[in-house]
Amino acid sequence: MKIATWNVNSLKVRLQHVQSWLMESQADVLCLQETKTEDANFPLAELQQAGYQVVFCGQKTYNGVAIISKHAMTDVQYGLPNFEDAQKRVIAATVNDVRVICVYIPNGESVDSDKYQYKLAWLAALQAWLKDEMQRYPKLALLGDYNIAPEDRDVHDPVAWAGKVLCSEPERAAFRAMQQLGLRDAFRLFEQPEKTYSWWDYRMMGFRRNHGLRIDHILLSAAVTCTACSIDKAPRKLERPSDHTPVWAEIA
DNA sequence: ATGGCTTCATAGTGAAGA
Repeated sequence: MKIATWNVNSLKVRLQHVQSWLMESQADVLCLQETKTEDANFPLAELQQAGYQVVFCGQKTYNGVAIISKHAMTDVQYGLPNFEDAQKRVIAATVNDVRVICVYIPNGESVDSDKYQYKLAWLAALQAWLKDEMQRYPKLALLGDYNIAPEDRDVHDPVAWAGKVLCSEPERAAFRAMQQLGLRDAFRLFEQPEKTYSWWDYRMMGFRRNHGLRIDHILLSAAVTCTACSIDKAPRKLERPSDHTPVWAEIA
């Protein structure tokens, strides 16, 4: 089963890119973040006509998550059960025997902002919930925009980014804490090209200069066998791209 | 240079993203 994650930065703007990528990649499951779409306006019919099932949870202007799947989805969960949050950042469903959790972890803005404190509190709640969820579902995949570059090798300029939001030690500690629950970074299970990123700044020709960060991830529990994981840069080269590009993994 | 670019929103000297 091929699973993937993509922060599309508005599903309305990127629907054609998503449909094309589903066709080309033949992904079974695609987790989306930043749909920026209220549920009433979600392009459900277009995706269903293409043969997919979809669950989604959105709001106007900001955030919003969805799971697109070739297979039936059950036990759909909306939001973190242990964290009151007006922001639509989590949706989970069981596909075959795998618990698929789609997350849009808060950005945090900067380490001295209130939004950073919200991010750390949010991560603590996610950690607590994951601990339960992993007991319930031995086969678990956590996919999404983590807004965390786990290590310096995931950052184009580690000196410039040192201590900054997305790279700060508390954020990286939260990422390691998820690994310590038994979740493995699928991307790092394989030999990968140097300087591979999943996001590039729209400004200053970030993509052309490969000024990027690897902040979109797929974490897998030990019971999930993974045979491949890669970041597909092709959609970032399209006209009017999202600033993120898809990350996918082949699992069994 | 607290910018740059893109989105949604509104008509803001905008907000938020990363």
